[in-house]
Amino acid sequence: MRIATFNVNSLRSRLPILERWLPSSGVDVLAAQETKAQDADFPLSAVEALGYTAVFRGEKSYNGVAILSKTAPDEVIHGFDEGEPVWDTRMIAARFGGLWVLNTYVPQGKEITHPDYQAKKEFLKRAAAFAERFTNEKLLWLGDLNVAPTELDVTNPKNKQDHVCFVKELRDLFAGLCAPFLTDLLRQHHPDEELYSFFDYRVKNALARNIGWRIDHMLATPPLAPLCTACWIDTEPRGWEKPSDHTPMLADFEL
DNA sequence: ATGGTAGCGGGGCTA
Repeated sequence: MRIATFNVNSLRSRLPILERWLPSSGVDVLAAQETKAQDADFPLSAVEALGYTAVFRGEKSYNGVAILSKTAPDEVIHGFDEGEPVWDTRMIAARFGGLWVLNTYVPQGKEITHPDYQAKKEFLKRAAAFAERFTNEKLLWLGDLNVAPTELDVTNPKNKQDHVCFVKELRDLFAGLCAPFLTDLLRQHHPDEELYSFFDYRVKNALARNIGWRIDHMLATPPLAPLCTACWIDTEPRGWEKPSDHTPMLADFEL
């Protein structure tokens, strides 16, 4: 089974990319973030034309998450059921047989002095708590987590110490949440390569110069991590016309 | 140090 995560930065604007990439990708389940469409405007027929069904929740202009799959999930959860906000346009989970896929678009946080940064930390705690309920089951937490976990995960880390995706406090929080039970699948297979999933539009030739961030992740519970046979980032779609600023990450599982 | 681009929606916010 092949699973991918991709922050599309508007699903409707990225249909040409998906139409070019998905058919030959071999992807069975695609977790998308920043779909940027309210549910009535979700391009379901275009997705179905590609051979996928979808579960999704969005809003006008911002956020939005979806799970595309060749076969429909057995169960779907929108948002967190404990506390407020529910964040149902940033969190969607779906079960495929014995596998849970938790897809999140973590708040970016704006600035470390901004209330959104506090919300970001709260979101990460709630997502980890959700995942932890499935510690003894197969669960894959993936998505745009807006955290570069280590100095290997961003170009020029010295200049990023106060950035909301790299500040030490956030990295410590994230590491503490993950360490007890989650495996970083990309690092399991590529422990020390400078691999990035996000290349800012504003940086000239960012992809060619490999100036980016690894902020999209696939994290697996103990029963699932050993079943992952490969994990990689496909930078090709980032180089195509009208790309997202993120590029897909994929993983193969022998379930 | 600053600003750079893109998407949505039709101005300014978000990233």
